[in-house]
Amino acid sequence: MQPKTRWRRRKEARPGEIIDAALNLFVQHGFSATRLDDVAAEAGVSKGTVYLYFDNKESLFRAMVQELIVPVVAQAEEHAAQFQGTQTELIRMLVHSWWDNVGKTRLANMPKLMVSEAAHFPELARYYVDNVVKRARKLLEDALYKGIEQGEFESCDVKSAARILLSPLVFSVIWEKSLAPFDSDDYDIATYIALHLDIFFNGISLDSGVTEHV
Amino acid sequence: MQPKTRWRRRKEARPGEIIDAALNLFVQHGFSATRLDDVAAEAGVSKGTVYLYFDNKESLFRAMVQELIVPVVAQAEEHAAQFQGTQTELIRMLVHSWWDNVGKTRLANMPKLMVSEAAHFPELARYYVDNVVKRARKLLEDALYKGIEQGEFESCDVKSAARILLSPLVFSVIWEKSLAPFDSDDYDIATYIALHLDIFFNGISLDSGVTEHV
DNA sequence: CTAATTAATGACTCAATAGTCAGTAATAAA
DNA sequence: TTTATTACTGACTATTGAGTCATTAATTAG
Repeated sequence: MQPKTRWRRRKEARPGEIIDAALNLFVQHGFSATRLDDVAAEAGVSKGTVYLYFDNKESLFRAMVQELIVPVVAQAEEHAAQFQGTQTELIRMLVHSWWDNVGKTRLANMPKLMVSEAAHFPELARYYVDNVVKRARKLLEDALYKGIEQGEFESCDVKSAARILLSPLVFSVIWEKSLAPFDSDDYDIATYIALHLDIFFNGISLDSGVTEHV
Repeated sequence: MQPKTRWRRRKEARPGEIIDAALNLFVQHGFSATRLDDVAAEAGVSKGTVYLYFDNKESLFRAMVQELIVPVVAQAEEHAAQFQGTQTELIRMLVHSWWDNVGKTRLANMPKLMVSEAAHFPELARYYVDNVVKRARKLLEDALYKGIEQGEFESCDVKSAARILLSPLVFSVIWEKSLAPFDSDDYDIATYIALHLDIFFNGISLDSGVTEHV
């Protein structure tokens, strides 16, 4: 069962394994507090090997972000494009699938990590905003526009409304991964999200009178 | 005009000046990326002087947090206690005064800083949650309870509702201090807050039907 | 089986910075 | 004016961790 060799040559598998190790440690300790020696150890290689596949610590960080999040956004866009139903139902579907694919997984750590590190990695921050945030917002904005056209929602400032819809979701994962462990009052996130959606849809339903902010 | 002396003895003023310098640099670069030499320089003293008044870098960080935020929370509590008017008006007042005293000032940097550093400073995180977050939530929860009793709002899960009310506000300052500089779509925060309050109050008004989450 | 290639290693260098402390100069006391 | 006190300095130490590279060993080619 013991391998005869001290190590194997596994050119194909290494980058993925290193990225995976990096994700675990970067989300746990942040960028600067993560030692590359530890990333290497977690990936089962030496530090030299990390430098064989990535130029430096920052480039590993970037690779990790790109690798992990873009597929999720793309999948959400496909789901939305194929969706049959009212815009209210579409938004509920997007929120719940975001929760299943991001909120409940280790990807839930990304928003806090990006917020914390944005100032140190401007190029990466721009990439994240363009490829994740803007695309996510656009899905919601499009649904809100259509919903207004189709008479599901009161006319209102759609760009603000999309942010209002998104904020409590993103904030909840940031909170969970930062201060929640120190908060003795716990709460049920499923109830929180359900109530948020109910208040929001009630708030923008046609009889609501939120027209002053068009 | 030139002072004859190379430096002055100013035992009373130093700690405050050092805390002030620390705030400017910690919020700009984060905790670990801030050099104590730079804090000292910004405060107009040498590094040795910083260690005369604070045990170490962490203790300076804690002093800064305590010094700056607790007074703001205490003031909000007083305002709320003295308030005459409906609970809807009270909540609107609290939100707007939070915006004036936190959102528009350099204190707006605190949420992002705490979220980023919480994992490295568990004791400080607990202090912040207990002395800032819980007290802020309590103000809103109390207003919502009273509003329900007095028939202003539909009965609902008050703890979740208070978080839903707070999230978009806190998130907006975190966003502004992190990724917003990389986001070309800008938006007007005043419009966003006004719309949030309108949607929220419409959403929980008596005719809304959000009763299922009691 | 032997030689050539290259994936992988880990001891090393180098830079950055938290924290120390012996010495200095401003102030107060005698 | 002289002496005692102490706020303040800044050069120093100790540590940490990013990035390098000469060497080693797994694999492939001949």
